[in-house]
Amino acid sequence: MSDEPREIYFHDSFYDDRHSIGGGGAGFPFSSHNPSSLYDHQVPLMSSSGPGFDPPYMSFMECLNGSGDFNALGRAFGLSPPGSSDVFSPSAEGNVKPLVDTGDLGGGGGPVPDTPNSSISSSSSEAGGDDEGGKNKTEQLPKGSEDGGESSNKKGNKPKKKGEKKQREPRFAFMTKSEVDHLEDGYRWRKYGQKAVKNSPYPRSYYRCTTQKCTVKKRVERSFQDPSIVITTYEGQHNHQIPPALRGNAAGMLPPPMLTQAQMAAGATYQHQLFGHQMHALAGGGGHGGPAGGSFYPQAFHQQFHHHQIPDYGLLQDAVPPFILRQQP
DNA sequence: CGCATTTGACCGGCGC
DNA sequence: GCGCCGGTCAAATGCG
Repeated sequence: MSDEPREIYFHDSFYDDRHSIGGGGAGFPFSSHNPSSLYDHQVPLMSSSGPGFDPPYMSFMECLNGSGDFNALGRAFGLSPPGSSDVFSPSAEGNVKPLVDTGDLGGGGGPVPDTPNSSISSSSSEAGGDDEGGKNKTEQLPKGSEDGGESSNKKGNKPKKKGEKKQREPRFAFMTKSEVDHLEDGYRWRKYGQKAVKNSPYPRSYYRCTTQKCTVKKRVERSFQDPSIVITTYEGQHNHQIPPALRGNAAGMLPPPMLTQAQMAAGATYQHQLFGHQMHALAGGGGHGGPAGGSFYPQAFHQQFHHHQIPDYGLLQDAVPPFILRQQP
């Protein structure tokens, strides 16, 4: 896009998402590839005391419950009002910056100290429909299949194009200090692409949930400003539970499947509060109303932060709240 | 043998 | 209208 390096910005805001977000969700616990190591260092993201947190790890839901009212939180972010969601204003802490506008996520505009690189969310195409629909180019040239009919498939396939742009699923990003790029979150992912990121020496990897019919995707990249930080962006909602095989690990910490948007919003807040400087996640909008049965996707993360502190990064993205894992030693 | 990753190319949107 | 860039596909390859 543009030329200048922008930090993370999201261009889409939450509103888009609202429609899609549903209510329930599967959670995303995180662990890293090496469970042991990660867990060891899991960090207490919460240094603070938030409205109710004491335990070091908890599920998003629990957090919510503990605090009791997400609405409040949501409001803090300005999320609640369905109609209005636009941006969130950071709540009090101020640590997080509104992603939306700014660009500042990271650092603020100009100065962006921190993450200029990542443009996590791109504005472009995006998901287009994410998933298959999006582009579907299906076979590209090799096949040469072009033939007439196909051509439509290649590009024409996409339903959108005309009136509507691609609708994008709610996205949520967060930064994690970790040695591993791909944090284990309990779900199985298949890498389907990797691209060099402009202004960053580190590539961005694209993953898709391997569960059938689940269209959740995630992008993982490192901040070039601080290589120890991994920026993970989730897009979409899981419509299934975490695979049993993985449950042993991460699943233990799985959060209950349903979250409301409000909760999600709250989650963001929590994270915000909890992590304070260490992590920032921005959520966007949260959808408001989605089908109840749907699941939102969760985010969790964990990281090895032992020593470092994350600078004030702002994170971006629209939508979903993060989960904090609960883990027991 | 099956599955996941790698990698090059294409598509489509956006900015200029 | 052109070029840039993000995102995705799919064949090839590697690994368990």
